[in-house]
Amino acid sequence: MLSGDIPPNQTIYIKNLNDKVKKEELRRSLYALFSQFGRILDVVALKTPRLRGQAWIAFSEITAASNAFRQMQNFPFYDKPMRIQYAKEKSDCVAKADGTFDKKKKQEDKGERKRKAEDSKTSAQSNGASGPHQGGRQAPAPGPTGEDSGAPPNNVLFVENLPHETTSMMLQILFQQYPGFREVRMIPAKPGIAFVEFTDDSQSAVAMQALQGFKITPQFPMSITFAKK
DNA sequence: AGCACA
Repeated sequence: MLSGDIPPNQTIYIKNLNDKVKKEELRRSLYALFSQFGRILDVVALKTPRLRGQAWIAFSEITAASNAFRQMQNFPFYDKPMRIQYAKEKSDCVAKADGTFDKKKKQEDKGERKRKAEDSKTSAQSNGASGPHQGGRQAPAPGPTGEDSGAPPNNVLFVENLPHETTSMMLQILFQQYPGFREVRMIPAKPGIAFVEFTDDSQSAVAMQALQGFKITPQFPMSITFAKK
């Protein structure tokens, strides 16, 4: 492979990330974008001088990691193409799952690192106990007819039940994966909702279908309908 | 460019 000789790993390493994005937003956006490939065990992103602009995403399956590796290579993310490789080491979260986690060894490694000031900002996330879980697309319960409620097709989608910290960039990253994407509009005075415009109604319908119930955070499955005219 | 998880 052209990947630089790093063997496949269930964790991918991403570099060339836009380091102006705040850590929490970055983690959420990565989570949102990558959970389409499989279950994500953890997203690690630090803002220390050595580690800014990089992130690790640990999947529960290697196949998920390799699909993500191939499909998202050079994906434009906050205006910069992502550079994806496999991680060199096994993530702690998978070692813990393995039972191969060796705390001692970690301590030694730490000791050898330069005693430099590490960032003391919020390193934990506001989600659950240990990293994001169960996000991504959940099978939307289809209605009895398999159709969505009420509103007639429209090239504009109405998205609700979003976590308040959702940004239009996060939604753009999600929706621009689908053909015909035009723009996201949010209203600052009305957090939790957004309008997403596509070129035509069939394209908006595809995106709606694909992202219905998508969770940017575990507590908030997004609900998508056609916007009223 | 840069491979961590405290």
